[in-house]
Amino acid sequence: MKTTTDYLALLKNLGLKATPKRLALLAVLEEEHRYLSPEEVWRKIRRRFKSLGLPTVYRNMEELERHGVISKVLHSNRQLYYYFCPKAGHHHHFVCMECRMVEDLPVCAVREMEKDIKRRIKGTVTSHVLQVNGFCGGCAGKQ
Amino acid sequence: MKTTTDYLALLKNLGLKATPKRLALLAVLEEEHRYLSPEEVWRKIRRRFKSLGLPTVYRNMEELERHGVISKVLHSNRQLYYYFCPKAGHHHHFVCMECRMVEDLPVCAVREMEKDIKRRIKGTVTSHVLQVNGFCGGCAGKQ
DNA sequence: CTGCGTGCAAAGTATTTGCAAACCG
DNA sequence: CGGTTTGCAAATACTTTGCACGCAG
Repeated sequence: MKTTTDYLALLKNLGLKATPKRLALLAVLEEEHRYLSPEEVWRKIRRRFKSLGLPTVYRNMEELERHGVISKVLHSNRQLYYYFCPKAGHHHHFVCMECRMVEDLPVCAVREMEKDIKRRIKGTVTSHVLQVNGFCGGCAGKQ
Repeated sequence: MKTTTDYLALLKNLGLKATPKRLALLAVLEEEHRYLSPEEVWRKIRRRFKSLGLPTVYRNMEELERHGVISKVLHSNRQLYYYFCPKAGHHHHFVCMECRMVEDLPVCAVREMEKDIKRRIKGTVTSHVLQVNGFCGGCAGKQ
C-alpha cells in the first residue's frame, strides 16, 4: 500500500503531472492487486469526480504502461487489461484465471534460452512475452 | 511443403470437411511460412473462387487454431495473426519483427520453471504463453 | 440426404482520435 | 502563463453473428 505522496513522486519522476485522476487510477489498480480493464477502472473511480471520460482512462493506462508502472496482462479475449506492477526490473507474471490475481515471478527462464535461440535463428532477440496462467492457492482449492 | 493429399488427411483426422477453401487457406499459410491476418489470407486466395467471404476465413482460422493446426501470434496491435505450425507437441515460437517469419523453438523454459512457480503460488498452473521476438538472420543484417 | 460450411449483410463493441476547454506547476 | 490533460462526441475498424443456401461425405 502506497501513500498519495508516493504516487506524487512516482509521477514526477516520469515527468507526468500528478492529476487527481491519475492518482486515483494508480491507487485503485494497486489496491485491487488484480488486473483490470480500462472500463473497470473507470467504473470504480468515475463517481469520485464530477466528470471522468473513459478515453482519459485509456490514455492514462497506456501512458503508465509505456513507463513501466503498470503492465499488460494477456487475455484470451484480446481486450486490454493492466496490472499495477510493484516489482522493478525484468520479470514475468502468474495470473489466476479465476480471481484475476497477479503474482510476480522473479525468475525468467527465457534469458537462459537466449543463447540457444540466437544460435538457432542466427539473428537477434529483442524482447519476449511470457505469462503463466492457472489458479492461485485460494481458487485452486475451490475447484 | 505438403501435398493436397496431406491436407485432406489432416482435415479428415480432425473431423472437418475438406472444402477447397480450407485447403487453399492451409496451403497459403504454409507456403508463406510467416504469420498472416485473416484479411491477408483472404486477399491472397479470394480470387481463386467465384466467391469467398472474409467471415469464412475468420471462422476457418479460428477452427484450425482450436485444433492446433495453426497457432496465434502475439502482436502489439492486438489483431489476429496466425502461423501454420508444422511442429507437433509442446513448443513456442520465435517471430521476426521485420519479415514476420516464425520459427519453432523446441525448448520450453517454462516447464523447468513450473516447480518453482507452483511452490510460489501454492496453486496450479494450467497454461502459459511464451513468444520470443527479434530479427531473423536475414533481417538482422539489414538493420 | 443431412449436417457442416459459406455468403452476405449487418451488428457489435472495444479502442482511438480531434479539438476546444480546463488545469497543473 | 504554457504545455499537459481532459471531456465529449464521433469515428474506426476489426471481428462476430444470424440466417438461408450450397456442398461434401
